[in-house]
Amino acid sequence: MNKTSETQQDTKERILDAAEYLFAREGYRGTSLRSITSRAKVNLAAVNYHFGTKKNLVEDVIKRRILPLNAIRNEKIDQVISAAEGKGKRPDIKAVMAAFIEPTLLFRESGPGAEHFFTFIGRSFTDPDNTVRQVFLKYIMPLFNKLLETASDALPNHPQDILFWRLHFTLGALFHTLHVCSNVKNEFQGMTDKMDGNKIINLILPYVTAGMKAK
Amino acid sequence: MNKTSETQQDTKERILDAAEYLFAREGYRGTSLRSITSRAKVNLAAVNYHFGTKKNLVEDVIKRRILPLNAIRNEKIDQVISAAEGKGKRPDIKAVMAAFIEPTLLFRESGPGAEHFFTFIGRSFTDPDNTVRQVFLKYIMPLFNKLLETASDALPNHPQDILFWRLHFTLGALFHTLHVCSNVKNEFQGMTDKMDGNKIINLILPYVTAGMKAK
DNA sequence: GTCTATACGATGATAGAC
DNA sequence: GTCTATCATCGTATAGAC
Repeated sequence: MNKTSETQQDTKERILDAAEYLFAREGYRGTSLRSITSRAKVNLAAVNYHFGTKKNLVEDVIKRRILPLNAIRNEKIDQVISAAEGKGKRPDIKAVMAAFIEPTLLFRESGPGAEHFFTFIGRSFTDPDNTVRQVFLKYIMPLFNKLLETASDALPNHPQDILFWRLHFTLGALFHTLHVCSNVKNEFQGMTDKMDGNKIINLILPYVTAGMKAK
Repeated sequence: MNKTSETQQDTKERILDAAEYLFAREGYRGTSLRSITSRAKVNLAAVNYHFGTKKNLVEDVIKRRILPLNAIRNEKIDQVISAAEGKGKRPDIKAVMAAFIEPTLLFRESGPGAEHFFTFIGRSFTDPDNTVRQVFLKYIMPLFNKLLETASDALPNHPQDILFWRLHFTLGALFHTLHVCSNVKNEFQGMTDKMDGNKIINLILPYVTAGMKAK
């Protein structure tokens, strides 16, 4: 790899890192391209060169994390389905939920910047700007539908439209947690400073599993 | 009431209505005072006269709805506690959850503009601007603590720090729902156009009750 | 191909004249 | 209270240096 492409890679990554951090901290609209390039120590026009528009930039910020994460979550769900088929039984609903929630919460600690990504993603559903929500939905919808199908298979006596909503409640609880762990801890007494992924998994998994199964 | 005070009252209410609508639609930071006064058809300086600052304005927007709502929710919780005491039993956890959730979801349909308020509130926890979250926390914290105490009384075998988190998951599910019902319905297949309060109550209550009770 | 310097049109904040 | 002139900053675009 020559000097030029190293520099290029570095520039593009630095822009993505800075954008991710600032989108998490200030929101999509609240972040100017100038603040991004200033933080990344690159020229303003580099954004236009590498990404074209702000919308393309935020899509690449989201894609960079969510594509590998979705690959893991998909694989886990497939494992749960296969394991059940192997035993000739229905998938276990707790395992189905875990296949979605565990990779999400562990990915959060997978490297520098990943935490910022989840602060950002935890707000995506409620972002005042349609851009963020639409990009995020584009990448989460196939997974949501697969999850709904598998949950429906695990709980055959529950109507799918009820499971649809319960899966939404689960998303809400998870996203709220993702966001709140990073940002509201000082404002709530009783919220400890360091909530590691496994601790949160052990807290949320019984809750959402019981919720999905409720009569 | 003379003409002057009527007009004044009208001006103040119109500003609150416009601010509520725009905060819901565009977010706190994304809403300029100009867009508020323009929508309310009042002069820009009227905001300064009636509210002083943008922060005071948003606090009044929140107070106008949340004070009567909290009064109802508090009353309902007290009723659940009294009813249990009268029978010499512990409060029923489903009734405790209902005391919080039912007034919230029904209030959403209580009048014009209330829906906008909940779109706004559904984003309050994740708003990039601390102002909104802090004002909201100021009015929700006492209720949250009372709810935690009552839930802890209803489920004496569950450690309170676990119930603390489960209550957070419940908040997350509820806020997500409040927001999503108004805004994401067209982007999710399977989400019907009109979700009335009672329908959502019947969907969410079994879910969160089972989640709170989970072993 | 990569990156920089600079400019454009639009929008909103600010403050002073009336 | 209202209007307006001025200024800052936004996303985007382009010409040219290396």
